[in-house]
Amino acid sequence: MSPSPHSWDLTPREAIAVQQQLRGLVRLEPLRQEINTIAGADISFNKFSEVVYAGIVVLSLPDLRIIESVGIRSTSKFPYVSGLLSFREAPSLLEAWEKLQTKPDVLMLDGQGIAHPRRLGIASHIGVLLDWPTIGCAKSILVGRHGELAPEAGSRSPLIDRGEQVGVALRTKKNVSPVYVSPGHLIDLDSAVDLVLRTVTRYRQPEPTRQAHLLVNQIRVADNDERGNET
DNA sequence: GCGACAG
DNA sequence: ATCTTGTCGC
Repeated sequence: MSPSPHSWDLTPREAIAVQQQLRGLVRLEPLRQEINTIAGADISFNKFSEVVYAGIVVLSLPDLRIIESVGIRSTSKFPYVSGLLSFREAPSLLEAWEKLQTKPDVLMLDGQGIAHPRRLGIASHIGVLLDWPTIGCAKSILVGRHGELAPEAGSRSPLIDRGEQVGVALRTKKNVSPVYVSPGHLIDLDSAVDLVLRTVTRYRQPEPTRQAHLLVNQIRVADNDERGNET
C-alpha cells in the first residue's frame, strides 16, 4: 500500500521529519515477478535556475531497447541539500512518471536507496510513494565505507554504515571507479546488483540512468536555444 | 569543535 | 548538478 502523498513545500527540518515518518514503510524483499522492463530516471537544470528537466526512459530486458521516453519541464524551489535530494528532484520525476504509458517493472534512480543517513534516499522515497520496486545507483557515496575492489568488472565490496550493510560498491567496468548500488523499495540488494549488471553495456553507468541522463540534457539544451537569445 | 556531504 | 577541450592511459 502506498502512503497518502505528503507536501513538498517544506523546510529542511520538516523534510527530515517526513523522512523519519516514511522510513518505516520501506520494504526490502525479493522481487515477485520476472523483470521484463526497467526504467531510469534523472533530472537536469541550468546553473542558478529553478527550471528543472525531468525524464524517465523505459528499456526492455534483456535487449535494452528503448520502449518509451518521457521528458518534462518543471520548476523546483527546494535547494540541493545533502540528504534531502528527493525534495528537490522527486516532484518533477513523479510528474514524468504519471505521463508514462508503460509503467516499468522496476525504476532505477540516479542516487541512493537505503544508503542514506535516515535510510530513505531518493530511490526509497519514490519507491514508497509509488509503492513500486526501485533501485538506487549512485556515482558517489553519501554514507558508508567499503573495502578495496578488484580491478575486474563485476567486483564488489559491501557498503557499510553504522555497522549495517546498506549497499555495495560495484565495479561495472574494468578499471573504472565503482557505482554505489542500494535497494530502494520492494527489492533486495542481490536483485538490485543483478539488475544493474544486466543493464551495463560499454559504459560505467547502467543504461537506464545513462539514457535518462542523456534525455534530460538533450531536452534542456533544446529548450535553451529555443528560448534564450542566440537568434 | 572537526570532518563529511547523493545530485 | 553545471561550467568546458583536449588529452593521457588501458
